This record gives sequence, C-alpha cells and structure tokens, in this order.
Amino acid sequence: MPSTEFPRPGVTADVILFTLSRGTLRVLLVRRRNPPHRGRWALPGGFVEIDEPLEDAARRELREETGVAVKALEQLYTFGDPRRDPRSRVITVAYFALIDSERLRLRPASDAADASWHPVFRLPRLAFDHREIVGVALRRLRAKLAYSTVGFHLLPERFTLTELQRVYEIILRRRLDKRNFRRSVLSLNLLRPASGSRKNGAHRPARLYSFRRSRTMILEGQII
Amino acid sequence: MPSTEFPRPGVTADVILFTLSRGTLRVLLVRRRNPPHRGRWALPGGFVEIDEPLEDAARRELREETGVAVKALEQLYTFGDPRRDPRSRVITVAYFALIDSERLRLRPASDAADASWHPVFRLPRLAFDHREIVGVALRRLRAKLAYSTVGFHLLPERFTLTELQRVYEIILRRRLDKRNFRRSVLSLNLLRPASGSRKNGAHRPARLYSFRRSRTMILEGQII
DNA sequence: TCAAAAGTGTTGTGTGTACACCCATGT
DNA sequence: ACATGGGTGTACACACAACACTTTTGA
Repeated sequence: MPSTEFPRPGVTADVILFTLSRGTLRVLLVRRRNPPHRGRWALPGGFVEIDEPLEDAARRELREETGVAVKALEQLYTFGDPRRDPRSRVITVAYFALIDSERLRLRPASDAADASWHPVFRLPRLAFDHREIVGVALRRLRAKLAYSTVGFHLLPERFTLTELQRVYEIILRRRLDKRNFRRSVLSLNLLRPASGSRKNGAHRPARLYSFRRSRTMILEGQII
Repeated sequence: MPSTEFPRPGVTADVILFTLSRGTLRVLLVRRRNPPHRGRWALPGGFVEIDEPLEDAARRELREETGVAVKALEQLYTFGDPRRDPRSRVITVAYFALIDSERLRLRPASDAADASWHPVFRLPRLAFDHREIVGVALRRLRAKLAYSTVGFHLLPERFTLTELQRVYEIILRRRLDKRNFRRSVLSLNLLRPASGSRKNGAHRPARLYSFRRSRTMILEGQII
C-alpha cells in the first residue's frame, strides 16, 4: 500500500460556528494572514495532525484561531474538489456547531489576524469554497431545527419562550404563530420553568425556562 | 503552509453498496488479498488519487474491485480515527449507494481475490472499522426511507407494489399494512402504471409500475 | 373448487394550523 | 391611562393507523 510512493492530499478540518446575536444568525470567520487569499475572511480551521482525531483537530483549530471553546461538534460534510485550494490538493472535513449568545467572546490568536462574527445572510467574500460550505451548513441547520432541539443551544442557560421563538424565526426566516409555537415546544417536555423572570421594558415580565439536559440525548438522533 | 514538512494522512474512499436479493438486504464486500487483514472481508475502496474528486475515487474503486458501475453515490461520513488502520493514519470518506436486484452481476477484478454480497444482518468479521461503517450506512438508509424515495432504487425498472412494500419491510424490519402502504405510495404520484403484469404463481397477477424519474429530483433533498 | 396473492374504503385518532383577546408591568 | 410584549383556548383540515372482504388466476 502506498505510504510514500504516491503524493497524498492534505487534510484539514474547518469549523462553521453559528451564533445568534443582535437579531441575526452569524458565523465566525477569521481573516487570513497568509496566502492564498491573504486578507480574506475564512472559516477557522487547519491541517489535521498525523495522530489527531478529526474532531479534535476541528476543536483545536477553532480554539487556537478564535479562542472559542465549544462543547459538541457535528461532522457536516467532506469537501474534496481537487481545485478547491489553488496551492495543492487539500481535502477538508467540515464540522458545525452552535454557541449561545453569552459565550461568544473572542480571543483572536496567532494564526488569525482577526476573528469576528458575520451575518450569514450578508457574508463578505470568503476564501476557498468556504461560502459553499457555509451554505451547506445553513441547510443542515434548518433541517435539524425541525426534528431536533438544536435551536435551544443558541440560547443561554435560561431564556424566555419568546426568545426561543425568535431563534426559530430568524433561522427559518418566517414568522411563527405564538400560541402554536408555545404549545408545541412545551409539549415536548424538554423545558423546565426556571426561577425568576425577565423584565424587558414597560410590560409584563416573561417567565424563564431552562433546558432539561437529561432528555436531550434521547430525543435527538444526533446530539449537538 | 505544510506541503512536505509534516507527515500527511492517507485518504481513501470506501463504498457501501446495498442491494436486495433473495429476501434480504445485502452489502457488497471484497476479500482482501493483502495485509493488513488479509483474507478478511472489507468494503470496496482505496486511495484517492491526487487530482481525483472524492466521489470519482469511490466510483472507480468500486468498479475496479467488483465490476459494478453505479449511478449515484451519496457521501455518508468521514471516518478518521487515528488507529483505524494499523499501518498508518488513513482517513476514509465513505459513500453509499443502492443498486437494483437485476444489475448485481459481479466481475471480480485485480485488487480483490473475491467479491460477493453479504446479508447486512449476518455479516462476517470485517477488516478495519468497516462493520461500524456499515452500521452507520444502515441507519442512514432507514432514515432516508421515511422522507425520500431511496427504496425505489432497489428495484428494477418495473416492479409490483407488493415488491416495493417488501423493500420497505425488509429494511425497516417490520410489517406494513398493505392498504395504507399502497395508498400512501400512490398518493406521491411518483409511480406510473407500466405495461404488463407479473404472473407469479397460482394467483392473480400483479400490476406493474415504474418510477417517474422526472419527479425524483424535486422531492428528495438529496438524490440517490 | 381451492389455494394464494392482488386489490380495494371507511372510521377514529392525533397533529398542525388558523385565529383574538386579556394580563401584568413601566412610564 | 396607555403602550408594550406576555400569556392563553378552540375549531377545522389533514395525515396516519387500524381493520376484512372480494377478485383473479393456476393447479
């Protein structure tokens, strides 16, 4: 079997990290400091080490380049077009993850000149095929909203039902009926009323809820 | 960026090809002629060439090792455990596909001493992590049965509704109600009554149907 | 005429959707 | 007292599940 005889493609792991902030769905990008595409925005990611699991590589690159530590990563897809990197053949295994709006502090690090959150629906020009990758991730996120509890993970520990509804509305880009939304989400028995309430202006304060972690695993085919 | 400085993992493409024959769901395996795991059954697959798209590699390896030509392949998952290959780090991108029961003639070729169809629910010991890979593929196949028309592709051009129902029953491993099955499948408007009927013993012959290819693409999120 | 699979409708149950008003609070 | 978002129930349409008998053929 070929070990050194044949040239091998490079293998990288990239991360599409979504969050929700200031009313829109955002994705974490880093500005490239090196060619190719120097100065362009790109997904955090980099080469997989020789004895490193793929998911570990994704997590490590994310942390190194942005300072963000994430719990669960889900493998999204592997992109292997021979020309996706102009230098040489590079195959990338893409992972996606969500982070709640309170943990999105960034610490730009050595590999990236800059890291910041960009609205998914108004992305700048991205390096490589990263725009396509974000598109695939967005489709997957929307699909998962329907049959899993991904949406819950974009919110902090305690949240109101209206906040949860906004998450769904923003990602799906359509309005949902308040009564139906509340009924259906409560009927899952995944939420537990939490202590306290949120005052948010000159109106009745909203009840806070938190997410029952115990039930999560069972109900989702895959966890995120 | 590292091109030759750092050791690179090998990248392979493997194929899980399902068919239905003699009343059971089967997967195509080849017997390994070389170490490691010489003599064990394995999924068809092999190294991706440096300028070759991943899916092309999967298709090529399948053809070379088994003589089977397949239309559509769907990327399943990328397996990258650092120890999955005892020789060295090898990452494999797995593809899965279905083939109808009339096209499953095999032509064992150079890379494989032997190629044959094995019942999914009674697999022999497999090389590497291939049993796990088959498990993942089977879960995906079952999931897709619910929301897509994958099942149709396990049948030849023309088939009876009872045959189609058997496909679903075998993969899902449970009995379905004949009337409900027929109603729901016909209501999709994906089938066209085909000429002729199938006589199959001392009883009334069954109406033949064929699959309207035109509608397929629209209704499935992914095509297979 | 018998055996064996093909073919065919109705009813109840649950799920999703549409829709409008009162409640609690801050200013 | 008024503006603002929080909170609640009902009715209808539709999808899904359960269920049994007649038809057509070959032997």
